[in-house]
Amino acid sequence: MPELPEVETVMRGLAPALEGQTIASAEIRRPNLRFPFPDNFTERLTNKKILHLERRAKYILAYLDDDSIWLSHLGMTGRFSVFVDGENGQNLADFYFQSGSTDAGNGKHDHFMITLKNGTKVVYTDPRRFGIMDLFPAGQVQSHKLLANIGVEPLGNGLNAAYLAGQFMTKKAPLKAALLDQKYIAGLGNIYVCEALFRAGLSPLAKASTLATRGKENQKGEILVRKIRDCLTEAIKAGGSTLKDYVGADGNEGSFQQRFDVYDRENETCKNENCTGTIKRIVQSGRSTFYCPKCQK
DNA sequence: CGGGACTCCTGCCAGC
DNA sequence: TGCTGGCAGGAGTCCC
Repeated sequence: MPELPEVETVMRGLAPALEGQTIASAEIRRPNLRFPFPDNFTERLTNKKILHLERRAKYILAYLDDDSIWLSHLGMTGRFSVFVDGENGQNLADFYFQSGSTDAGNGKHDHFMITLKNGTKVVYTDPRRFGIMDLFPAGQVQSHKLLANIGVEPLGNGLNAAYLAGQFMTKKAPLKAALLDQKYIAGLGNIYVCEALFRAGLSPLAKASTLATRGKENQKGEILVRKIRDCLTEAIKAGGSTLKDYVGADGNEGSFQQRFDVYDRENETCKNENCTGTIKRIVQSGRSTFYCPKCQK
């Protein structure tokens, strides 16, 4: 699921359940996800109060009252589910409806869970285990290995045409690859890069340096920045995008997937008015790119 | 050094 | 049906 809008949605769902609450106990069901869980992870979480949650790039950061940060990354298939007060699962934090408190945390891929002092359980489920958890001093948030080289937030002031021009000045890689690279812009993933490029009318195959027009007005950069922001903002408003492996309808699932212009629309007609093109799927650095060859130049 | 291929892992689906 | 290959929202690491 998780690109920026999905992680943002998860974080916003988790925040009201977690903030201000104290962790009574934590449990891991296996030694690792993508990396080993940190040493003494569960012990170090126990009795800590969660002060507030933040999203940075695709990471969720939980600030604890001992000046440490509990970091989570959902990888490809990670999700959090919140089970309030031992009763039926309340779908506060993801798009996946779970009911029946007896099953909370007992699924095949439920690898980690915490129980709060108020009885709420939060379960982390991740079939492919590409997710990440870490726990480190808050003072290291800038220097942390996973966070140190991350680029600007696309919804913040840091992203603008001049920034892109500067970063991509000498880049020969395709625009698609550059936009996916988290060291330039933090939080874009395969879906939203495809969608933003379509809206901007830019080819994913163009060299990234296309956006580095020196001396002239950076029209392409301006448009792309605006379209990136539009896509992300709309997707967050829609609760993100929910693809496969989503069960049931309870009102909290994301719906932005219904508005994809190009993603997963191979061989379908271009949605641009006045364009008779057909959406094409190509592979760039091992990942699918969907675009309209006719109106993306 | 930049850029791309490879890698981790499980599940699902199309095609035979 | 059952098997096989390809593909999936990420991103660190390795190799040229």
